[in-house]
Amino acid sequence: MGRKRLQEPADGRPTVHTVAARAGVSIASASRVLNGVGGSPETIRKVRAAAAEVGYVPNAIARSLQSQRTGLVALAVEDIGNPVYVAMMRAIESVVASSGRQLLVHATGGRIDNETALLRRLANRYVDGMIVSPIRVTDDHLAALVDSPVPVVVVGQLGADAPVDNVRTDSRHGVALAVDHLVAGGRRRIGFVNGPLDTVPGAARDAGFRAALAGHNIDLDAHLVEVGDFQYAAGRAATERLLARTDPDALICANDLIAVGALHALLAAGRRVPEDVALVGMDDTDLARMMFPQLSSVSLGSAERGRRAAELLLERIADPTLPPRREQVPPHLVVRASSGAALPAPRAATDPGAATTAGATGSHGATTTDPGVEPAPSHPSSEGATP
Amino acid sequence: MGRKRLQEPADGRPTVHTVAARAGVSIASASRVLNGVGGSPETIRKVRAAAAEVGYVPNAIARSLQSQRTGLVALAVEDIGNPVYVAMMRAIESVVASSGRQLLVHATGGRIDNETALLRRLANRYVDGMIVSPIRVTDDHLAALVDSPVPVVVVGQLGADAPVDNVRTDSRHGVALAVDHLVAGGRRRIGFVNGPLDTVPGAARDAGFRAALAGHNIDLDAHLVEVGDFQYAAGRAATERLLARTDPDALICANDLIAVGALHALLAAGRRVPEDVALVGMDDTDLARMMFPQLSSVSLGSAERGRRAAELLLERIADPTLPPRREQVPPHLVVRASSGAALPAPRAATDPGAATTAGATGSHGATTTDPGVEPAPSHPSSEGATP
DNA sequence: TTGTAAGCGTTATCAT
DNA sequence: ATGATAACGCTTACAA
Repeated sequence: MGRKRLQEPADGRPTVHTVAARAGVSIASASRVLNGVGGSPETIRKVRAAAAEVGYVPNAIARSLQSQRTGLVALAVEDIGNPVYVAMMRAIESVVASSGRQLLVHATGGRIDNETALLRRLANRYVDGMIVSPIRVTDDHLAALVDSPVPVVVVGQLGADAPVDNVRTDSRHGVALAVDHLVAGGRRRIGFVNGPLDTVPGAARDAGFRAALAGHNIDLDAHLVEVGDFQYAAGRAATERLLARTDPDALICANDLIAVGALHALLAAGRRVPEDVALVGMDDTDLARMMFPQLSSVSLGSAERGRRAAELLLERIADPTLPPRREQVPPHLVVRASSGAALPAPRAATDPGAATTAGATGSHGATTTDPGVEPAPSHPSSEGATP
Repeated sequence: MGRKRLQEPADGRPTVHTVAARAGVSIASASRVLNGVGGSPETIRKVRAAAAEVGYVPNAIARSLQSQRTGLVALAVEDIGNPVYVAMMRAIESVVASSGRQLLVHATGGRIDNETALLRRLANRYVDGMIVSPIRVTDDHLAALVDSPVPVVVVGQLGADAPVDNVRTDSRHGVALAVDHLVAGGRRRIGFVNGPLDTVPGAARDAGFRAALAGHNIDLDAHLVEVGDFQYAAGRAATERLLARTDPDALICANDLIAVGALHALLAAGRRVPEDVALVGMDDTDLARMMFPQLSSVSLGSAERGRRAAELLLERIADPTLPPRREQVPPHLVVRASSGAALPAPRAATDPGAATTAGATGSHGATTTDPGVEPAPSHPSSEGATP
C-alpha cells in the first residue's frame, strides 16, 4: 500500500486537486479550465478564483510526463567564452524561439565525461532535442549520441557512417583559403598556430595547412608550426615560442581567440601587423573586428551552421523517422587590415578603420574584402550590462 | 476509463515494464536493480541483461516527478556575448557542479517578456533553482521572482524590500573609483559613455559619475556624457558622437564592451591612448587584457558575485525556509596601460605589455595596479574551437 | 528478497 | 459540461 494522496503536497504548494477542491469541482474540470478548454462560465469563474486564491502554479514536470515534451532545447558547446559559439547560439536561439521553445546552453569545458554526462541526463527527456558541438569524439560519446532518446544534431565533423544528423564545414579548405591569400600577397614564411591535434578541428586544420603549402610548392618548416589550446592565452604563449626561434612573415591561427593572442605577442615583440607579419584568424567572430588592426579571418559559417542545425533538429522532432542527414556549409575568407597590405609595402595603414583592397583571390575562391569601416557588429537581440 | 497500459510505449522506447517483463520479474524488482538498491544476485543478473538487451534508458522526467528534483540549475542573463557573464557563469558552474548538479544558461536578450516567460517555465519545476541577473526589473518580473516555485537568487540590484536572495555590488562606488583615479592622474575633462538610463546598472552608474565629479568639485559638462546600449558597436558610435562635439582627456565606459568600442573610436580619430585620452572600462573582463593598450577597468567582482549567488542558491535549495539574504561584493579598480600614464607625459609606453605604475589611489580606495605582462587570462576549464 | 499497488501532478478518455 | 479514473514512467511503502 502506498501513501494516501495528499491534497496539499508536502512542500505545501497547491496542485489541481487543491484548486478543484476549493472550487468545488472535479480535477478534470479544474484541469480543463486551467487549460482553457471547455467549462461553463460558472465553472470557469470558480476555478479561476480558486487558482488565484491559492496561487496555483502548474507543475511542468508532471505536464511533461503526460505530454511527452518539455518545450526545451539544449545546446552543448565547449566554451561559451569563445565568441564563435555565441554567434552559433544566437542563430540557433532565433530558430528555436520561432517554434515556441526555449534554448538552454551548457558549457562542457571540453571535459568529455562532462559532455557525455550531460547528454545522458538532459537527453533523457528533460529536453525535446539537443544540438552538440563536440571537439573531441570518443566511442562512448558517439554511443551516447546515437542512442539518445531525444533527437540530437551534431555541429562539426563526425564519422561518415554515424547515423546522426550533422552540419559541418570544411575547415581544411578554410585553411587553404588563408594560405592562398597570404601567398598571393607575397608571403612565403607562413606560420601556423593551431589547437590540440587530438581534437577534430585541430587535426583537420593541421592537415589543411600542410596540404595547402604543398599545393604552392612551399616546404613546411617545422619551426613555423606551434600548438596550444584554442584560447587567447595559449595563442599568445605559442606565438611567443614561435617568434623566439624563427621569423615568419605571416601567421595563420586556428581560431580568432588564438589570433588575438598572436597579435598581442607580435606587437609586444615589436613586429608590425601587417607590414612585418600578416595575420589571419579563423571563425570570423566579432573579436576580429574589435582588434587593431582588424583581423582577417576565415569564416566557417558558424551562424549558418547553427541555423541549419536548429532547423534539422526541429524537423526531426516533428518527424523522428527521417533518415540521418548531413549538410555542409562552405568556408570563406574575410580580408581585413591585418593581412591587407602586400609584403613589400613599407608603411601601410594601421588605422583600425582603414579599408584594405588586398583581397587577392586564391585558387580556392571564396574571398571577401571587408570594408574596414563597416558599422561594426550589432546584436539587436542583446544588451549585456552588469546589474 | 483511460487507455490500457502499454508495455511498449507508443514511441517504442523501453520502460521499466519492458525490462521487468523481459527479465521475468516485477517492475519493483527491476527498478530496485536499476537503482542499485537490493536484489538477489540472480535477479540483478537478469534485470541487467534485459535492460541491456532492450537498450533501456530511464525517463528522467518521470523520475523527477517522483523525486521532486531534476539535478538542474539555470542561469538567466541578458547576453552571453558579454564576457562578464561568461566569467560569472564559470564561477557559478564550478559551485553548482560540486553539488552534483548541472548548469544551464539562457540568454534573454534583454527582452523582459522573454525573461519572465523563462522564469515561469523553468521555475515550474524543470530546474531545482535559478540564478537571474536582470538589467531591467518590472513589477511583473518581480512578481515572477517572488512567487517562483523553486528557489531564485538575483545577481544585481533589487528593491530593498524584495524578499529574494540577492547578491549585488556597488557600481556607483565603482564609477567613483575610476573618477578618483583619473583626477589623481591630472585629468579634468572626463567623459562618460553609459548604457541605457532605464536599466538598473545604467542608472546607478550615471548617478555614481555625477556624484563623484561633484565630490571633486568638477562641473559636469553635458557634452561629455553619452548613452548607447551596453554593446561594442554602441560604445563606438557613442564615442564618435562625443568626440565630434568635445574634447575629453579621459573616458569612463559603463562596461568593457563599450570601452573597446571607445578605444576603436579614439584610435580611428587619431587620439593616443592614454597620452591624449585615458580610458577606463568596467567589469574587468578578459577583453580588457586583450586590448592594446590593455584597458584599466573597474572590477565589479562578477565571478565572486556568481560564486556567492550559487552558494546562496544551494543553501536555499537545501533549506527553503531560510530568510531572504542580501550580500554585497565591493568593486575595485584595476589600473593598466590605458590610463596608466599621467596627462602631461608626452610619450608613454604603448607597448601592450608595458606595466604601469600610475596606480594613484583615490579617496575611495580599492585600487590595484595590474602588472602589464601578466600571464594573460587562462581558463583551465575550457577549450573552445570550431569543430 | 520479492511483488503489489499507491502515489508524484498532470492530461485525456469515457460515460454520464 | 462534468466527474471518475486511467495513464504518462518511475520510486517506494508495505505485505508476503
